[in-house]
Amino acid sequence: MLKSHHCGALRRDHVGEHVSLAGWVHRRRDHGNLIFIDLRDRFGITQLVFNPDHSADAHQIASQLRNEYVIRALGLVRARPEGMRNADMATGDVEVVIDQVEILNEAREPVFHISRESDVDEALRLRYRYLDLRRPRMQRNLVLRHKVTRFMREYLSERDFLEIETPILIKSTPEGARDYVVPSRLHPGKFYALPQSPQQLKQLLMVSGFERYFQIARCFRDEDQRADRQPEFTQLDLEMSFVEREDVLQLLEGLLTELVPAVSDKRVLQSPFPRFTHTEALALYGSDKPDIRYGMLLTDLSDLVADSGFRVFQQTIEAGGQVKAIRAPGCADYTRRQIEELTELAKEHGAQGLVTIQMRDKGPHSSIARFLAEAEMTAILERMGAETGDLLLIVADEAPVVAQVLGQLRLVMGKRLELADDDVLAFAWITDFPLLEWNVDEERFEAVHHPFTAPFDEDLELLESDPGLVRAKAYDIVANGYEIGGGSIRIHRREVQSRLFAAIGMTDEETRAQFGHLLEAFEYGAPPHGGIAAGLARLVMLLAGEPNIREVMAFPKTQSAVDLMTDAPSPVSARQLDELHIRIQD
RNA sequence: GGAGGCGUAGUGUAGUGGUCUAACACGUCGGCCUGUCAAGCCGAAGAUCGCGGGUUCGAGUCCCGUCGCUUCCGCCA
Repeated sequence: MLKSHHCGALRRDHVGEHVSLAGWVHRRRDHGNLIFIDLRDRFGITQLVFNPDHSADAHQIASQLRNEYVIRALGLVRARPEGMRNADMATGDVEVVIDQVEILNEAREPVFHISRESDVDEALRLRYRYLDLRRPRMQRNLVLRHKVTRFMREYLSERDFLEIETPILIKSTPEGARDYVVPSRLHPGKFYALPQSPQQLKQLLMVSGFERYFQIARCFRDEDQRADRQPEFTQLDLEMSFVEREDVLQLLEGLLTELVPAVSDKRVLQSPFPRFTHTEALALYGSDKPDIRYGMLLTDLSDLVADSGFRVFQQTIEAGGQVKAIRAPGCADYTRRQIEELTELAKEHGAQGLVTIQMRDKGPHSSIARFLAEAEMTAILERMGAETGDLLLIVADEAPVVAQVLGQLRLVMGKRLELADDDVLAFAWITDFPLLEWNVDEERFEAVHHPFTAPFDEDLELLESDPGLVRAKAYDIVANGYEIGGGSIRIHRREVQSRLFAAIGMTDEETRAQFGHLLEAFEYGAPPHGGIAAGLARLVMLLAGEPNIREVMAFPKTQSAVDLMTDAPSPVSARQLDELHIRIQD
């Protein structure tokens, strides 16, 4: 080893020891004669002192040191003089007087500050990611990520789970996201796909009798990016045999409840986690991934305004729609312009308009006040619990539009009013999703979750008669408004699986070609099984308090799925294309 | 595919039609400096204002296009 200690190690106890340290020059303070170097490695920073009276040679070399040079230094640990200790540094009680120093490697001037937590253009950070990763933020986040995966591995291993790797080159399937495909050299015109998740493989492992499987699994989906979505991402993927929904929920709930305090300063809002059916979540929060750190729930006013003098309300309800509202405390003084902005937002999300009631000192103020009977207004205010200073936002439309619009307005107002506690992780389960939904474009039903999800036993008969009403044994785990994971109890009987494929309009021939291996496996004694997959980076992002997933990934891609550091994707040679039997069309 | 935001020395910003011959901080380079820790003081270098076109007597500033990054919608079984 080139170092006897790391740069975060030395304390008062080490005074008098001769040590060797190695790392990067974090900062230098050159007084001409006396030179101080803050030496950094992964573990911390230690102050080196170069005094020409102590070692003229070392001092001479030190005067040539620049930021980010890699050096090794040997010297004596000394207590810092009284009054010169640095309480902000872990090693601030001591310093190392250097008698010998060696430059292991010089460094060009970094393109941005390593030693300052200043914001830097993200494209530049990604272009020079190896430098960005030296900075405290990324070091901290990747250490956290390691702690999370380590905790998961230990927690699951202790509970008889086996970590089993599944292939990255697999068969493309038609359902779901767009596949990343890989051409085959040995089989002209044929392609592998990268897994969107190891879904079928882990189910086959259950057929194999492993009973409890998990994997920190890399997944790939060729869809457009978001702050919480990358083209390749990591899931904690797990599957269990001979279980019911409750077993899976309790396992993951236990894992997360213990994980959070073990790796972070965050607090779990509530455990056991609250549960909402899909219908309840949409009704209360206007979202299937609600942020339950604060209230501002959607309140139904439909019954109060069914005969309203405001014809829009009346007509909406006659047509089977809803009138619902949220209450934003302290926003009664919004200007016409601010109200206009909210209205625009509502329209962007599909609303025809937005009705507001401003609870001013003189009384409620609303553009539709003159259409409402006094009793009607009173009833609305009472149900909303409206107080002076509040702003009520009311939307009238079909139920899905109301949920979408008020759900978004709730998020916007919650953010403005800073209602969410940043130190809290508010997990919740969303259950009882519909199994199938009608795809208007393709004029067929398709799986909401995936086609291996088991229907409710009591809904089985509806699979042929009224597929849209079948409920699924599926569940999502959400936290702070993000979908952290999802899973289900699977279909394990061939007959049910065939009926499901029929319900989503797949012919026997298609079924055999795409999923024959799975259906066949089910004929050899498949146990009842189910599982869940959780997005690792989304979870770490929340634990780290970061605004996007890239901050917890070592080498993320841009929104356009480009790696700015390596410049992938890039062209390949004509020879490579030839071998792969591929011709590029312009 | 669509909508919004951003793009000015190495980095972060200021500059909203006229001494902008582009400013400030940090960084860099040089000088001075034996107790600093965002060291200090003095000095210097460093910018075709993302790129292309247009309007104008005059464009970093206004308009159009384009590229890059980003947020959102669509998409994400």
